[in-house]
Amino acid sequence: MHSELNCIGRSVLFNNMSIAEKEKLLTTSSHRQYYAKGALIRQPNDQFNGLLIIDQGLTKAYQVAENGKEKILYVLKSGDVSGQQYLFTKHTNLTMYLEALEDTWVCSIQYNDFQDLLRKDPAISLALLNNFGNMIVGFEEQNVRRDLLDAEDRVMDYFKQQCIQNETDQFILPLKKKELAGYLGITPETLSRKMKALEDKQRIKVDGKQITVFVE
DNA sequence: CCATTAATAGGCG
DNA sequence: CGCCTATTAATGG
Repeated sequence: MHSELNCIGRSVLFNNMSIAEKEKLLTTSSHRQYYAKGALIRQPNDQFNGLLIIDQGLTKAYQVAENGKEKILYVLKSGDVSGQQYLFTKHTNLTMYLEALEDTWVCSIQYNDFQDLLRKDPAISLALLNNFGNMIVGFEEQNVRRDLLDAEDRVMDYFKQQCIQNETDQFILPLKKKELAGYLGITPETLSRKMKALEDKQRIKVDGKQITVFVE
């Protein structure tokens, strides 16, 4: 099922590399670390500062404020990469957590190795740039959603986005509704009501955590 | 089972 | 719409 080449090949960062190049990566990366659902994959001051690839599973990235509240930054799925931020900053004490939403396997690459790779391989640098670009676009979309749309449109927009990502008209909510509400910048109560409203309008169908979106 | 947490419902500013 | 509170549902040990 899992080959080590597969593991890093799954990521958009590396899927254009030659076999030989991937094999070079393999010598310096750790493979298929297992994390049970609910386990913390990364936490502040854990000394893991490498690049991380979700091989299989689902992960939430969040930060914790002084008042103890969690803010979801994004959800990482199979093939997604995390930790590039640290390429550009020495602030290793960003209070970010990565937590497995389901049983998850991750691969990682130490930074020194990755930086070596960047110097040697322009294609990787380009892929990294694109990856950053996509992340920025994602954050922008999220900001627009939060600042310009009302609550109901925010919810609907998020659902549509999920469908586009999954390339189907239905998906499973990766987060608790409480968490999703925080992510969208609304209260859980409002989310609950808006989802019901959207269901009444026949724009979505809700079955537990499974959401079906009806396209116009 | 029970206890805790999550989700929904209703009221109010 | 958010905040507060009450009730119900879901979760996990």
